[in-house]
Amino acid sequence: MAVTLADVAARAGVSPATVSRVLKGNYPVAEPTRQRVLRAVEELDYVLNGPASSLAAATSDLVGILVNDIADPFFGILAGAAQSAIGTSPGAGGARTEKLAVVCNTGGSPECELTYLTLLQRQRAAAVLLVGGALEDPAHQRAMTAKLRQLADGGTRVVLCGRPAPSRDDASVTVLTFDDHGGARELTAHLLALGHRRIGCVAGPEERTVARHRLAGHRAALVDAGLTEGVERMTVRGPYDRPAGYAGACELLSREPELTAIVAANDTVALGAAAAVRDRGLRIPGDVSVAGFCDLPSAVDTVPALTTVRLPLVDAGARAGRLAVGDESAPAGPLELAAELVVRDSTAPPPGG
Amino acid sequence: MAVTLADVAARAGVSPATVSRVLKGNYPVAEPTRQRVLRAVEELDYVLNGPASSLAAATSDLVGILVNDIADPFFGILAGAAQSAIGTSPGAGGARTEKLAVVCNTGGSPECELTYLTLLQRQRAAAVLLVGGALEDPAHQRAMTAKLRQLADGGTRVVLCGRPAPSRDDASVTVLTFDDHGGARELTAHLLALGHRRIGCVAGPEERTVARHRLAGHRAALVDAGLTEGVERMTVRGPYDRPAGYAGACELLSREPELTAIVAANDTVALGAAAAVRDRGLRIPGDVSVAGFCDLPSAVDTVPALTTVRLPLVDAGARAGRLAVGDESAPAGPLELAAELVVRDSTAPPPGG
DNA sequence: CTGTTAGCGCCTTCAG
DNA sequence: CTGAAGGCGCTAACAG
Repeated sequence: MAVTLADVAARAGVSPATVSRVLKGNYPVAEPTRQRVLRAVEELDYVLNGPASSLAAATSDLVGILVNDIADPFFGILAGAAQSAIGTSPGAGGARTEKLAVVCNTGGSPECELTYLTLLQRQRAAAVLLVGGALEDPAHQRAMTAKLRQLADGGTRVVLCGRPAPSRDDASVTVLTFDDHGGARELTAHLLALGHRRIGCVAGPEERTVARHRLAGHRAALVDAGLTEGVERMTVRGPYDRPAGYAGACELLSREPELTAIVAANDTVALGAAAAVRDRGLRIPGDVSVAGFCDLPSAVDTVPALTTVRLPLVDAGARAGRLAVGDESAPAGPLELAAELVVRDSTAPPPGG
Repeated sequence: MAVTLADVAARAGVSPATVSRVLKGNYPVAEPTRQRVLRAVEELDYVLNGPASSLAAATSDLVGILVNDIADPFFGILAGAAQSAIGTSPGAGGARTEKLAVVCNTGGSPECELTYLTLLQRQRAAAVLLVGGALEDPAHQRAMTAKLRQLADGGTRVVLCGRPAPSRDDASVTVLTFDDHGGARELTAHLLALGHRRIGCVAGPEERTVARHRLAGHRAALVDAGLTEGVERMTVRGPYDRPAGYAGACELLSREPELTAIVAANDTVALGAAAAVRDRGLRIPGDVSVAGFCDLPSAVDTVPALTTVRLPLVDAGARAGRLAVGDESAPAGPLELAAELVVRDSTAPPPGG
């Protein structure tokens, strides 16, 4: 059924070893021989047997990219950038490496995350890229630490993007994070500067790193301004989706009708919150300011255009991809990418401010 | 370095074959033996060597999902649904199949598409799922037909979701499509029923199946209404993104200032078009109606909420996933999923209509 | 139910 | 620069 290396060798009148060498391209072969082999490959429609190759070489060209939610553009953009950085990788020696960059959707589930890592480990993946926040459950973190170490010991490169290492001082993984704390702090500071004093927060899931960092940044700004009263009351939690934003804003508005601003866990949540605000007959930003986080492409298209914090997603993804294939050498320590406040039309001074 | 099946066998005091059998679970093994083996696996932290396994068995558990743009929620939703349908697959005999469902981002590039297929073919993938429209270039279609046949001949299941088969009567691939034509036709009919007579269209890329079908549906509705004049002039083309919608709407509005409605290639394009309309000082839907296609989750959050055509993305993805792993038997012929008109607030009768 | 025996297709020293 | 040979780790018949 399948044509093998040996068939090609026979056809080209050379040994299997020679065919292997021209295919890999990492070993000198006389040009005429090369041509002959290539032609034979053409004629026979030969395709390398990956499993056999990986078995013999004890490595594979698979690179796994794990994301929490593939339907969320945040992850899509990051993963897309990483994937194309990996695909266009020039390779170590100039020879194009045909890496198979694939993305795996964990749905944010820890079990799923571990399962995918094991599957990737089975395949002897060349690298694994974990994108986005992690669950802060001790048991899971322990399991992750162990698994990542196993992976690293097995020779697969591990890079984390947008999440901290599950355990300190683990030199085997390279880490790339966003300054979620700083970004959130700056955003809330902006609102405070406009004159807001009652700022609600629709935060993300309690047990997730990213959500915690953003909320902490928000609160740090509040503390900076001496506002410590009612903070807990003006915070609600929920998943990173639109309904959470809607429900969260409703809850906040009923708990605290005097609210003049709402910061959301991300742009999508902000959209939901904005809808809730509008449905209560309040204007944005006239009555209530609303702000997001991430600066997804759609943020500029909301009405009014969303004030948010821009995260360098494309840059981060590309960089993570390059780190994964070794095109870029790992930094000494964790690398933190800056977040930038983007003020648009959804925030303004409070009514009567 | 790596612990192998033989190590586990030695530890458990059984033969390698037995270990293999308990791991695969598809062969009777005495319970006590089973336990012993499982314990040895635990103790040794053994993980199966995928390449070796695939080589020996001549199959792998890899399932590739190819998408045109991973940052586009249309593909994200579809891919996510497929992936979870594959992951939760109960397997043929009740034993859980640990399929590794991965998504590959082609960026819409034909070369990339072919490259990924070859890579997947190398891995002897169990199935390949092609999601979204295809390029209608004869050379590429020929290449795809050949490649897909190779894949199918090699034993990998091929399913197309949202795209027609590259060549007719190819029984080796199973096809699942959306009724883009019917949906577009219904949408334009809705606009016509409201009284619109000058309807612009910001269509998708000319050479893509989906774009062609939607445009054809739109025009069919126009013909139904006896409106054939100026159709070409009221059509512009562009990629499936927001800037294309913005630019397209600007162009249409300057070509034909009397336009009272715009239908877009998809929801994202519609967002851009809406922004352009607003930026010209026109109101939606008061002066110009705007409609999208797909009904992405965000469509309901635009202001005004977008009239669009709903495509059953989750259902389609899940079904495609099940077809890919063989949980659902392939239909006799191509399966076409219905599209449903969703009327919201972005369409209304034309001014003075 | 369990052990034995051959490969699966390729890569990689080692000679020539 | 090219060929020969051994083995990567696992599975799949066969026996028993």
